[in-house]
Formats: sequence, C-alpha cells, structure tokens
Amino acid sequence: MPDIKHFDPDEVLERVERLFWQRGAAATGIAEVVAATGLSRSSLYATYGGKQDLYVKALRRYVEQRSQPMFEALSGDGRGLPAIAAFFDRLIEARCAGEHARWGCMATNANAEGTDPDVRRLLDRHHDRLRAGMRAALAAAEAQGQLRPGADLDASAELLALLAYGVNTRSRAGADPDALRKGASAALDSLRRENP
Amino acid sequence: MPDIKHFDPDEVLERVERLFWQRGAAATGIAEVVAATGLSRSSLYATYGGKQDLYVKALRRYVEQRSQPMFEALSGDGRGLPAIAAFFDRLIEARCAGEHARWGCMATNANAEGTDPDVRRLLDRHHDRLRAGMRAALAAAEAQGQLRPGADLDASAELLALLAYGVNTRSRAGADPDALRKGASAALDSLRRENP
DNA sequence: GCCATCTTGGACCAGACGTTCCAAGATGGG
DNA sequence: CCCATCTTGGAACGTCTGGTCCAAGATGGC
Repeated sequence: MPDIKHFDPDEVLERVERLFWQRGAAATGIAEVVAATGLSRSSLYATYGGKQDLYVKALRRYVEQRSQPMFEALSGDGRGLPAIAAFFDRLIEARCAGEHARWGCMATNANAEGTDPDVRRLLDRHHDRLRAGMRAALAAAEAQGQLRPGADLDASAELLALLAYGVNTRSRAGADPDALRKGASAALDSLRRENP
Repeated sequence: MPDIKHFDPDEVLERVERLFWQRGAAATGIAEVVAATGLSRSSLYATYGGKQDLYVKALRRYVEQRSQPMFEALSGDGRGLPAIAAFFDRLIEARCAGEHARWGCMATNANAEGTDPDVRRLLDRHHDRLRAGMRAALAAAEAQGQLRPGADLDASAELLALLAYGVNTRSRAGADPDALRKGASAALDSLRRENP
C-alpha cells in the first residue's frame, strides 16, 4: 500500500468549518485556509476539491455535527414548552457569548451568501429538521395541556423556526442577548395556555 | 463654473444598491458595477469613494428609501393587528415574487456579511425602526382591544421584528411563500384576543 | 530493502481584484 | 470664444485570487 494522509480529514474540516462560519465563504481566501489548517494546497485540493467543494463540505459538517444534534435534542425532549425555552436559551447564550459569540449560525449566514444548488439543498434540509424539532416539542406541549387551545402546531413550528433565524441573524451583528431573550419569551408566552 | 457630472448620482446609486442587494457585497466586483451603471471607474471613485464606501452608501440608501417607508407606514397604520398582517403579506409577496424575488432584504443580508462598524450602525438603526413600527402597531391593537390580555408589547415587538428577519432569510433561499405566511399568521393568531 | 504508489511542500500561473493615474473632453463664467 | 476647472474614458498598477504542477518525500506490501 502506498503512502497515507498525514492528517485527519475531519479534524481539518472542522478548522475549515470554523473559518467559513466566522468569516463567511466569500471573505475567506484559500491562503487563510492553508494557514489555519497547516496543510499545503496540494493536500487540500486532493482531499476536498476546490474552494466551493470545501465550503459545501464544511457547511454539511456544520449542519450534521452542530445543528442536527440540537434539533434532535429538541425533538426528544418531552417537556413541551420548557424544551423550546431551553432551546432558545442555549441558542442565545451560544450566539452571544463564549467561543462563537457573534459568529451567527453558519447555515443562517449561508442563506445570504450564494445561490449554489448544493448549498440550497443543505439549507432546506436544515430548515426541515429545525421545524420538525419544533413541531415535536409543540406536540409534547399540547399533549400535556400546555398550549393555548386552537393553536396550529405546524404554523407555530414554522414561526418558531423563523424566530430562530432572526435570533441568529441579529446576534451576528452584536444584538443585546436580553432583547433576544425577550423576543423568544414573547413567542412562548403567546403560545401558552392562559389559565393552566 | 467648470464641468458638471454627466449623470444623476442617486439614480446611479440605486443601480448599485440593486446589484449589492441581489448578489452581495463580497461577490460583486467593481467591474460589474461599472458595467451596470455605465460609469467609468474615475467617475465612480470620484463620486462615491472606494468599494466599501460605495457599499455603505448603497446600504444606507436601501435602509432609508426602502425599509424606512415601510416601517413608517406600519407605524402610522392605526388598524392594529391588521396593519401587522398587511406588513407581513406585502413583505412575503415582495420577497418571493416579482422583480426582487429571492433577493432577500439587503439589511438582513448585511448582517451576515461583514463586521464594518458603519454597516453595524446602519443595521442597528434599521432594527430599531422596525421594532418601533411593530411596537406602534401593537399599541394601536391594544387600544382597540385586539390583543390577548397581559401581552408584553415591547417583547412582542421584538418577536415580530425577529420574525421578519426570519422571513427575509428564508425567502432568499427560495422558501415557499405559503409556509412563510403560515408562520406569520401563527404569530398574529397567538397575539390575538381569544373571544373578541 | 526495494519499488510502485500516494502525499506533500512550495513554486508557479493566468486572471481578477480594487485602485490610481493622466491625457482628452466637456462645461459655463467671463 | 477663451480658459480655468471639473469630469470622463481607459490604460496601467501592484496585489491577491483560486488553482495547477512537479520534484522530493513518505509509506508499506513484497
């Protein structure tokens, strides 16, 4: 057998993902990728293809490794509205403080960037999973009598998903986390049954 | 008096605005601006400065000439919840069909692009105006007894503003307008008084 | 330890980028 | 009609871009 790669492709892809996430695809040059990963251009192109392939692979990693676990946790959390509240609390915390503060959500950012069909497909899947997570949490809430009667679960799930995009968008520009929390609370309060 | 400009600076700026709006700042080259406007590089640089200045001026024009009139119409529309419903209807229609379909909102897109302080200031003002418009419409709704009792007007205004960002974000990726409408309706329904 | 096979470093490329520059042209007060 | 003053077209600039290429190095089956 011939020579093998001298690096872990997924570990490198994670560094690339973080770079594109923070700075955006168009604003990030191959030279920066080379610097951040320590790889040479040859290894980069041989492993991932050109810049656009690299971006799509990084975005796919983001969606699968970062977003989806959150969405599945939301789906599987049977508490109902408290599960949704916890989702937004953790989201806003992650978006406004710590290592990834003001990076926004890579998928939300990607909506504004290009029109690449591969990217669009990833974003549609991302949205479907997010909405499905919200839908599942809302169903649990309804089953426990937490919801205002007559609430449309599908429409409310869409609303909550769109709200998450709004949080992601504004957090990247440095929005006040308390304002974002108030917005999320308003959504939950308006779904909640009045006299429980 | 010496020679005067052979073009209307604001008319040209509008073409530039549309270019940056549709394609994004980073993805648009000066060569495209030259082609779209018919101006020469000299006139462009003499009138607006470099690319970043040009982008900021275009974004300012967008916020002032396109967004703010909508926000003021919302503020001044005394109907309450129907005013908010009309706002979202028109928003979704404009984002998904017609000349600007799938362009998103230039200000929402700008959140994802750079971290330029001038841009951020514009976006903060944009957000304040949007939220203020929602707040005014909600106050009118409350005055007319349309609102669920106990609703927090400030928090609900923030929620509706964030929802608008979500609509803008997803519409750029080609979201189904009916899904967006359902999301907006869910927000309004959950604010509405149950037995009017 | 040899060698076919793959990886790696880094030089290199053509083209696109934003920006500058200046000669030529247009303008209108005098 | 002249001339000071500004605008305009387009050539030119250095830099940076994404991408290619190949000699040198590493690997492991034999």
